[in-house]
Amino acid sequence: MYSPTPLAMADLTREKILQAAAAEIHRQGFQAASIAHILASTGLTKGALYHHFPSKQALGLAVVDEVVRTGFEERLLNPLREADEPLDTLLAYMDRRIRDLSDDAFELGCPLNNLVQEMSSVDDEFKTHLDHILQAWQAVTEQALIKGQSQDRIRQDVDCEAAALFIVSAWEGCWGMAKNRQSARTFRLCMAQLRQFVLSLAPVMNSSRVQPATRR
Amino acid sequence: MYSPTPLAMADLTREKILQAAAAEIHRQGFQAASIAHILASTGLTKGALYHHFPSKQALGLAVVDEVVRTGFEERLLNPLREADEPLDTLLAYMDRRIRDLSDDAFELGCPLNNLVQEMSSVDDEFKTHLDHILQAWQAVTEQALIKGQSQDRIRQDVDCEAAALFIVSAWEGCWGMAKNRQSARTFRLCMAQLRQFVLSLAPVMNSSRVQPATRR
DNA sequence: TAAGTAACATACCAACCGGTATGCATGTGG
DNA sequence: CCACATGCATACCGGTTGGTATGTTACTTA
Repeated sequence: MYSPTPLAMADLTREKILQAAAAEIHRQGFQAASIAHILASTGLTKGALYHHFPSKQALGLAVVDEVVRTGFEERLLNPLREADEPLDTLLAYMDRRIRDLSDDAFELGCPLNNLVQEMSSVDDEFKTHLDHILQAWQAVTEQALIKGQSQDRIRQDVDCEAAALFIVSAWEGCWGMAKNRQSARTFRLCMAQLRQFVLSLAPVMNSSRVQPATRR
Repeated sequence: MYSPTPLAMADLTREKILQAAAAEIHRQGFQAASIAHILASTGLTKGALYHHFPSKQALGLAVVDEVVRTGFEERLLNPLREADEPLDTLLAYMDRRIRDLSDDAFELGCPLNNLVQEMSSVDDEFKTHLDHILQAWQAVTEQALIKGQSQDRIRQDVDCEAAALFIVSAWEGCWGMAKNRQSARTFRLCMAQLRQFVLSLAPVMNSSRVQPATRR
């Protein structure tokens, strides 16, 4: 009768499960996430879920790879990779986050950070998949800093690997604190300091060389 | 016969439950922590547990208040409060953590950070109790910075509240990243950058005034 | 058109969960 | 010495968990 190709239909229900699972995991964490809840919110049943995913863990990993990771790639990583002046792109993105995110955005915290804290010491597969995202984030940030060095916007003595690692870590730290306080003001204050840190990597303009700066 | 005062005995079993619960929660998180596991590791039974604690949540809150919080107070907060030069005390403590912590210390992550990420959006009581620790940590750090200002070791234009907030946030962020990588090297690299941030709050020695520095 | 498979729904399962009600010692105050 | 409370142990409970086995329907392919 209707049949917009049943193959496309199947992919659609898979996507529905994936999104519902992502939402439930975001709210409850992975371990506390209930398959029954996920199915109830979609109107589907266990037959559908276990047809598309072999286990709860596989579903969780699919959420990590296809929802969390994809979101990061689209919003931050790809723009940073393609940018001519990635340093500006990074700072601009931080500004947007500082400006746009409201209180309720921090009620549930950063999906990536939540999963990292919960799962990385509990399940090795999760740890690996999550680490791929963090590694990509860190690598892209490091490349942005290195490109910044070649453009004389970042001091040559800056350890770009360590700085990128710190930026990612502190960023997630800001999310965590804002989540506990459930306040956008906390996030803004915190991220503004991180922005300041990034700016402190720039060469000193006016006088001659000052400070040995970043470690070693 | 023996009876080293049964009242003291009762407090001892309470403490045993508390410590076992803290360990289990540290490994599995609070929600995934199994009361059966906790009791098995102590050799006690449910009768004992529910005699001393009315519920699992109450047990968790007791762990937060009497184990996690106490540990923080003793190791970091009290020394910082009593220090004449709190800035040096803070930096020295960071150095010790950078030096002494080994890989296996990051297998389970920071107990405080773990609970914050897991519980603050799930249970309001937890959020409040955890926030008390974070607030105390931030306040002590802020006071250290303010005292540093009065000693001309911190620039006058530094926003000590924001800086303290960021230090705490980034600190936990370093823990989180090190937990995911399960590597002390990650923690060292990351904390060294945070240390650098703290140092960047110091007045510029050689030349005249440089940079507007910290926000607003 | 017959056989087969993809895409689900339904019913069921053992295991585990936190919590409770009861039993039973061991002191302890009157 | 007795009533009573403290400090546990034992047994049990309903509810929920992830997972599975068995339909049933619709569509594809030969």
